[in-house]
Amino acid sequence: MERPEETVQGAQMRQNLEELRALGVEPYPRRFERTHVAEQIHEGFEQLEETEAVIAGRLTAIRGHGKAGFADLRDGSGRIQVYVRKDEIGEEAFAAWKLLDVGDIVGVRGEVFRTRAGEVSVKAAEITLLAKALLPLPEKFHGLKDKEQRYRQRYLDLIANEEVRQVFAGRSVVLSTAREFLEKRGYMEVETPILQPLYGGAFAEPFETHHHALDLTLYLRIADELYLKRLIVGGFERVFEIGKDFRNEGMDRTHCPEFTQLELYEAYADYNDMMELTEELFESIALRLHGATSFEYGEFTIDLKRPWKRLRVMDAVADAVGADALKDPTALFEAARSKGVDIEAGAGFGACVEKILDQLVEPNLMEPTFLIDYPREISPLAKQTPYDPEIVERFEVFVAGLELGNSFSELNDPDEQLRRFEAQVAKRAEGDPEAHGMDEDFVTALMHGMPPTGGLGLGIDRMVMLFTGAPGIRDVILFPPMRPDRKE
RNA sequence: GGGCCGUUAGCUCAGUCGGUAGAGCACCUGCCUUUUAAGCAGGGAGUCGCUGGUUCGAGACCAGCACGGCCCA
Repeated sequence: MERPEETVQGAQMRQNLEELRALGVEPYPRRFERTHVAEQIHEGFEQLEETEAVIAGRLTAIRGHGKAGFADLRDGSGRIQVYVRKDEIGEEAFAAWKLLDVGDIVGVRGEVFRTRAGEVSVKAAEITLLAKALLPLPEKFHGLKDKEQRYRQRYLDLIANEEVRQVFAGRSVVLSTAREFLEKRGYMEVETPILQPLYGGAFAEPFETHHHALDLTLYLRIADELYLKRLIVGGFERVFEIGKDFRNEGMDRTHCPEFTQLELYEAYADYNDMMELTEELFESIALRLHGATSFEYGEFTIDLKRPWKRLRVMDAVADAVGADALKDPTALFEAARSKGVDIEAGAGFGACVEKILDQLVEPNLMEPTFLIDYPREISPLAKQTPYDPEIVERFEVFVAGLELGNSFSELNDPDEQLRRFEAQVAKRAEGDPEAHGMDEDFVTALMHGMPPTGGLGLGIDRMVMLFTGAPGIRDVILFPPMRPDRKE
């Protein structure tokens, strides 16, 4: 990264700063009172024409014209043109205007009018420098394309690429719509610990840290689940939390070690209720963002109109590798291998199912689909189905091939929960680093009685990808994690 | 972790067979009082990611490293 003094253009901009100071211009003044934003002037032009407006924003283009000039000024609402005439603002002010650069933040007071070419503009009577820029902006036509620089200097990405602003505006809509939707249904927003002495609620390796005062190893949460269910025990019947979870794993198009999850729990409900809630929530967001339940994602047209497809996991697996393969783990393993599933030797039944889903089933789930009823073995927090104790009431939800959420009828039998934890602990002892740990205190909570409960976790980042058409998770996270820049 | 690709002016990108660095935008100078990717004329701007190697000569070829991207695990 060049320092301003090291580039010709940066040096020029700094020189302009010094010359402005010499003219008595303060380049970094304090506050500025504006009367309008760009959008208001465009929308209210009929009423505002020939009246005075005060606007402020960044100069994104300057078109000099001898003793006059035009500039594009961009504020948070949009863009508006500024027209400057030497005979209107005077000799001195015009000299100062000539020293402004693209990128500077300015305030402009002047009359609203329409140019000969028909563009709504503000004719400057007074221009106030509000912040002098000392580095040039990316090129106006092609924008900023270098992915590395876009992520490292997201502010430049936001200035240069309008569609990036739209993605993050969409993210905000997803969050606010979800909050509003849940609050209307009587849900209460809560906050549970991010630093946890035990981590659980998902299969993942955690980030580990140390608290000096307590001399205690703590883990950044991998899920909110076990604390939220304690709140259901405590008598809050509908709770949700939106927050960051952390999983110590690699990054790819759909994974980021630090990601945002919405988790919610509802007493006296089950996973069927959670499916309906999911459908309704997604519909609300789609209507808010796109005005319809259907919209484009990449080359696909997605329609979120409910009801969504429901597909039993074991049916999907039978479909993928043949029904005969379901009779025992060995047969399933062989069948998976023969279909080209990458799977390690010695994988059990549950692990085989997971790999088959992962590689043969899920990537093809383009239309909204609930994959339902998972093997108990790979779902230690979910309640068994009435029809088969080896199968639990659980679903994962997929749209456009994206895994967006996970839900159970929550296991509330403390003895069964203890047995499930013990089975997980055995797996961890066998060397599975992602197996669930024992949480005695959580079992104690269940012993005090947790009502039947439906729970749901939704990956906010992936939902934002879906709703905004963003190709990757890094494109919906403002500052994705990066290695430090060590270029020399 | 593996494979492939990328890194050249502030930005977007060319750079042929290894022969001494290019364009557009941006910037500077001049002209220009309704332009809008303003225009016209002229100009300046580079540690070609880093380190080493091959060569008379490397942006280009080779090796290593750094950072990033895509795909796979």
